[in-house]
Amino acid sequence: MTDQLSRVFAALADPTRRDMVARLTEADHTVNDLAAPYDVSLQAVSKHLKVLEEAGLVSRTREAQRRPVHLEAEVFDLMTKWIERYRRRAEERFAALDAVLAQMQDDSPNRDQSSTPTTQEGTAS
Amino acid sequence: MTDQLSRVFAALADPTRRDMVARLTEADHTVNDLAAPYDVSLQAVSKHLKVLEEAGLVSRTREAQRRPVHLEAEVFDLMTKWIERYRRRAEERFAALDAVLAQMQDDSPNRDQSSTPTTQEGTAS
DNA sequence: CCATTGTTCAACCAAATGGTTGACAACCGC
DNA sequence: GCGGTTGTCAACCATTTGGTTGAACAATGG
Repeated sequence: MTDQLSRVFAALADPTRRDMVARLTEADHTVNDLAAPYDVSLQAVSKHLKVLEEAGLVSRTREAQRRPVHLEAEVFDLMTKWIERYRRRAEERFAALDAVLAQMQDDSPNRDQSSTPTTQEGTAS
Repeated sequence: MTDQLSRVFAALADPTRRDMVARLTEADHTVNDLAAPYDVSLQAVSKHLKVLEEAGLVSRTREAQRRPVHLEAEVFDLMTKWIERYRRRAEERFAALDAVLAQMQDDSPNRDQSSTPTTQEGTAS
């Protein structure tokens, strides 16, 4: 799980972290600030932030003793690109399937649903 | 990690599983078929499929001895909705920040970047 | 300069994850 | 029915994850 896309997905797989990200879309927050709503130790929140930071989802600067956490929203694009790419391919395929089904109604009642397992590639991540 | 959104994100946090999903956008595949490109046991692939299935990303039917795996692309929407929702909020906020900065140039050189930590909601997952 | 505030580091623990091997269930073809 | 295919289940193992507590570190404000 070493590439960034994996880290981003993994980071958002946790509800607490997702909630933190959600709150950070409204405003930057300090760690204490962020930790307040959750029933876990401050240290646990600190760990969550580390995960988010390593995924590139947040950055931290320094401001007096505080360590304001800032959302880096561009990383969302990484996911969106991946998702949209494959969603589109899936949709195209369904469209093609619909076309085939439509043609099967026109043609003679042929029956061969061997699902054409010819595809063999591996482009992802 | 009990809600579906968490399960979907977690499922896609693994590059092998992401690759499987990618290939399934082109066509349905049997388990053996899916396992072929990877250097892991068939059982490991079976486990990955279980994860994808529990996330609602794939479904399996039965066809003789084979167990064709089919992508359920609608689940992508779950993620897209979440991502777009918060991306939009983040963008609005940056727009607002830009406006503030623009006004600060017009006004007297006021300095108060207290990051307004008033937000306190918890809408996520 | 030192007490306070804010945050992280270290060590530890239980549970989950991703992998293995071995057994076996279901089904087709013969 | 027997043997080959196809896939899952079970038990096991190492690593990671998410949490804990206690101590340490970093800057600020008196």
